[in-house]
Amino acid sequence: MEERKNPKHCKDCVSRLPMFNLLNDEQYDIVNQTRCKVWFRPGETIFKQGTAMTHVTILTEGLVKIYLEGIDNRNLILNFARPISLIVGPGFLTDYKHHFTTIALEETAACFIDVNAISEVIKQNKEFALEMLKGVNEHTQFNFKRFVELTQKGMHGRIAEALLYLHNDVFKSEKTEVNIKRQDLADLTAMSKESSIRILKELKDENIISVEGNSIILNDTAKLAQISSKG
Amino acid sequence: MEERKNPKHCKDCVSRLPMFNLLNDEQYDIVNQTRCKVWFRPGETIFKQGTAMTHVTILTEGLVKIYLEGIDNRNLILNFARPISLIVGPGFLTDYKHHFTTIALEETAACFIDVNAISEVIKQNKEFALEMLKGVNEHTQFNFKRFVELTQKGMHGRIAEALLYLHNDVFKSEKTEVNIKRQDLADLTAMSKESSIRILKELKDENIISVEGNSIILNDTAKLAQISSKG
DNA sequence: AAAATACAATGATAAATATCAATATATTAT
DNA sequence: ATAATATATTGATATTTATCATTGTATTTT
Repeated sequence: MEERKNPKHCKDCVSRLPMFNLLNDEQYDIVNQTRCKVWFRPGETIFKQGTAMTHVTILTEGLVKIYLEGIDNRNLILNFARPISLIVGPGFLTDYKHHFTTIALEETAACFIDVNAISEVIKQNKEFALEMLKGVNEHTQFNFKRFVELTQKGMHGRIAEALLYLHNDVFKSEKTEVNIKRQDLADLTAMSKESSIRILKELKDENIISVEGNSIILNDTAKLAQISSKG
Repeated sequence: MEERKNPKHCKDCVSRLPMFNLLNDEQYDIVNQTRCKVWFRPGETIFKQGTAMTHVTILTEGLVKIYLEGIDNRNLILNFARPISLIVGPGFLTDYKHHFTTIALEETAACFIDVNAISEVIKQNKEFALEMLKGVNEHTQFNFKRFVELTQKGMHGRIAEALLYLHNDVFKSEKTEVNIKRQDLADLTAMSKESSIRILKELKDENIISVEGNSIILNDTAKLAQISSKG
């Protein structure tokens, strides 16, 4: 694992979020005082739904899965997050509990900042407050889109959409290759694992994708987009 | 229709939200300058998804339906709102568009406040800003709950849950009576109209509910709660 | 009141999706 | 490497849910 130097101060951190540039020195100090950075191995839980939300999380390295723990041990994946992302759930300013679980899928680094420090900075800095609200609203837009997809599209459309999401927003490489476990694909598309496997097989049989282990290659993203919109 | 006097100033309005008590006189003036109050008849659209979000809406009288316009003319009802509610969609501070449609179900009054006035007040008043963010987070919690329900529960559970929601949060009377069109019940539970009718019939046959026209009487809320959790 | 329109209900059927069981394949730990 | 464990795949089947067509019942408009 690549060794990253833990910077003396948030102000100098190469992994800081654009919105943190809005802070002045004093506000940076408030944030910096309580911050701590932790590395997680793949599969490790960063925080779990139901526990107290004492910190907000900034993902600085790696890849995480964010999901709702639902009924009968079924999960619903809200999204995957890549650096650099601020992870603040809806427990902030309300019940101060985590409303979703976050686990690392790759070697992942996260910085934790005390929620009180964040509240204080929001109070001191109007622009930061607006950015915070803006971020939450962007998430809500994303969730609305998924709300419609998961309740109104058939399985083919949902899988196609999920593959494009993974390609465009999560793996983002020139190679049209995404990497996901079948159960995770099922939890992302609100279907059974077996169904997700079957849809993948159909897409493979039509040469729209190729499958090699956990790696899925999108051969025809245009066709996938079509399946997603019609399917 | 009952005549309501349009107060000279928001500050004196009997229908103002608790969070507006945080404002000082100057901030009240900012809000008051642009406000305008409009009455809507049942069925009228208050604002429509996709249009520019120039104002935030405060529901002061009546009942509204808030829904996502989805695929192939299918709708997904997010929630019903009763006075006094602040309606600010996720377009605020982002693309300034409406991301859902709101229509009146009863005679409804709404006050409109310019988004720029709200932004200004948020900047000037920390506590107001925090309340705003808190409100959005509460909505997100509600949406997460529904996300799981709609994707993980069967039709019986979803209908039972919807009836309890209508009773507890929307109609709130001592009488366990709720009033909803079958298509709306379907749009609220993400199923076809025919399926919603069939589930209602089953519940009626088991005497868990009684049906008289659009009026549904919940005879056994305990049983509904049980169906909702297990169903 | 009659006509027009919207909404509700029902049955028959088809389509979508989940479940269960079994086997295969990969991955990790010893 | 071998065993143990986790994940993937497949087939058969049952369940869930939607669609279509039709009829009934309200509600509104003329």
